Amino acid sequence: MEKNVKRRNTQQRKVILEILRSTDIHPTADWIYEKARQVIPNISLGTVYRNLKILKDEGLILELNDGKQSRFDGRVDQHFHFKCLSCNSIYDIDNRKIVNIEHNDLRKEGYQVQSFDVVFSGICPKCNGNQN
Amino acid sequence: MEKNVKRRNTQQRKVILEILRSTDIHPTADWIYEKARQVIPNISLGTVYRNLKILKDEGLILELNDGKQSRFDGRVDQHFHFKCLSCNSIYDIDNRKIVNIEHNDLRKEGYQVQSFDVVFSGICPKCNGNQN
DNA sequence: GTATATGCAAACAATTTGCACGCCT
DNA sequence: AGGCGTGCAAATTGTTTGCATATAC
Repeated sequence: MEKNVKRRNTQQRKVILEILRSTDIHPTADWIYEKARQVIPNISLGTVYRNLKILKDEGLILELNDGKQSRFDGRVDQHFHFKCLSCNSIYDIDNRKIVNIEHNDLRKEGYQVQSFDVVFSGICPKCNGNQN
Repeated sequence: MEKNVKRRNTQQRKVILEILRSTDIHPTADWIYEKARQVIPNISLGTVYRNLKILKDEGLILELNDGKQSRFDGRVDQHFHFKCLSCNSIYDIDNRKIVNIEHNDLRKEGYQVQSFDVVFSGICPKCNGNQN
């Protein structure tokens, strides 16, 4: 993928970004593809992948790793994630008070920290209630 | 993969675990395969994958997501990771003081936290020094 | 007009799986 | 002896890519 190219604001890219910003389920490329087809019936999966990569490069979305699949996040402000080991849902965790990270020590050791993510694993409220 | 089966302690499984415990580079399945072949020349890649899954299920190793590939970690005590965006190395981050996570609030909201990982991204000391 | 983006299908790479045989316990 | 584990190769899955055409600017 070329850098420093003049990007066009295509229908496809706009729709994909809208879809991502309208959900908090951290969908896969395939889920986004199905949603996008409801708006642009002949959009291709390849186009979805290409645009997700571009949007990520532009810092408009995040890519999360979930086993072998990627999942995408339309929120790019600082927040964390909770992964349910039972239903595999990913939840956003907003409460900043939960996490306090002081990475001055890392900088002193020569690490240049650009970002960080905290991923909690366990059982989500829904599955917990269902005794799953 | 069957649960509750009586596991055998095979040469292959022992060697794979030894390899993982002897390095801190968080290798891929393929790297482990090449190392294992030096000990068991006719070991197969499928066997490496199968054993990595078993070892993970038994809680003896961790699986880390690195884009589309998995990488494995022979350390299972609490520690964090730093991913270099330049050379793609993953480093262990030990200093507990850097991270302070208080997830009582999550428990109150119904989340049952079993574990968590913190992944820092940025430039590692080596790449930093090399101006990469 | 021109270069970027698209749809399509084929290619790719990482991982998984079916099967017959091998080897722990 | 019995069943879990293995090697091998084929299958599967998620993602990427080449190419001719379409479209944003």
